[in-house]
Amino acid sequence: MARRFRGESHHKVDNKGRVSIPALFRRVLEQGDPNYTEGLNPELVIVYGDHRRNYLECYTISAIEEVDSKIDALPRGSMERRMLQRLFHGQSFPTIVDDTGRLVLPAKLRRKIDLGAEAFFIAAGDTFQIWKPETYDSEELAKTEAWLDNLPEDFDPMIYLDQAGQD
Amino acid sequence: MARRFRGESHHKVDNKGRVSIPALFRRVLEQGDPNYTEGLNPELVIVYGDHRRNYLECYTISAIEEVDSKIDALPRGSMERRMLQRLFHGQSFPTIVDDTGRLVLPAKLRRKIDLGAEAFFIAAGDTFQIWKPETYDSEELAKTEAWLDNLPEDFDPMIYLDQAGQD
DNA sequence: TTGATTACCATGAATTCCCATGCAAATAAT
DNA sequence: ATTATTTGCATGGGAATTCATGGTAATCAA
Repeated sequence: MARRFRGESHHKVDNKGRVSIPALFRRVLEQGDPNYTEGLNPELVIVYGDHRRNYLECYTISAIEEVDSKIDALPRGSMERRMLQRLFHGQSFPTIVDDTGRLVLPAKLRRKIDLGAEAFFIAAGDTFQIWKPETYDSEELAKTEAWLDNLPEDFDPMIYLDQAGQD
Repeated sequence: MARRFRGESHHKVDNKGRVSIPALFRRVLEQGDPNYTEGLNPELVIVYGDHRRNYLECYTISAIEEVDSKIDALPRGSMERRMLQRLFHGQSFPTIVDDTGRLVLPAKLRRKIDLGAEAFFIAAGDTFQIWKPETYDSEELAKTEAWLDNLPEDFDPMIYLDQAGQD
């Protein structure tokens, strides 16, 4: 298993769309790019998806290649394949980290998630996501808070860990 | 079964956030890091969790990998998986023990648990926790002592040992 | 040529690296 | 047994490096 992204942080977005990638994430991007060598800058793929998705999902090269080969394995002409191709091939944007460790998000992508002067980065396993902070707070946090509120007072979400693979 | 952390102790935190890890814990971290070899320093992952959690929980590499694979087994898109991803991938901080056996806790983590010039370490099975001493005393100790006080005079907690796995 | 994109340079703050010291436990020597 | 020697451990300080961020000049596209 490749190295995982971990952590979360906030970063400024300037009016050219430049935004620093959390330093720890850069290390993972470097390791996940087969063409990366010391001194170069790693490539990555940003999947932005359809109109319903309000965050950007960033893949290392090897993670996206894994997705690609799974798509290739689906029957040609199948609806599943077409959908996934549209999402991962059509609604995505390949790019590269710049010399100062930043990403340049084109206006189109920023508009899509309504990004302003600040971006929120959060790891999600073998990808990381970029959110407008307000969206994250209102959608993700609020959603899980509400979900948690329906559980017993002393409930520990960790119990789900041990259910894994059981049902 | 991996080696377990055992014991508790207090250590100074300097203004750079450096704090010595109890020597016995270091041995466990070394054993729990598949990449560790004599002369190197073991890696670990600190999970700090959401605003409700007021201590840091430290995982060996193999302990966190076990968690990761359990998360991977949960259905994509499920609330359980998202919650656990946020907790273990987002609200966590991968790091490494330094040459003098210390950990560097970034300001963000220190602020989160309101850590001052001293930290309290306590073993918790296959992880260990870092607390602000005052918090530990007032919250955890008080809690378990109150619980014990409600039990009969001659009660022996060992009875629970034999209940494990029965319900 | 005009707006946008890319390449370069700049800087303060945070983080890492390297070296140093005082102890105390463990071991060896008399 | 008592004293010297070593070793591991907790802690501290300063220099060197990395990070996050901002600015300007060069390049590109239409």
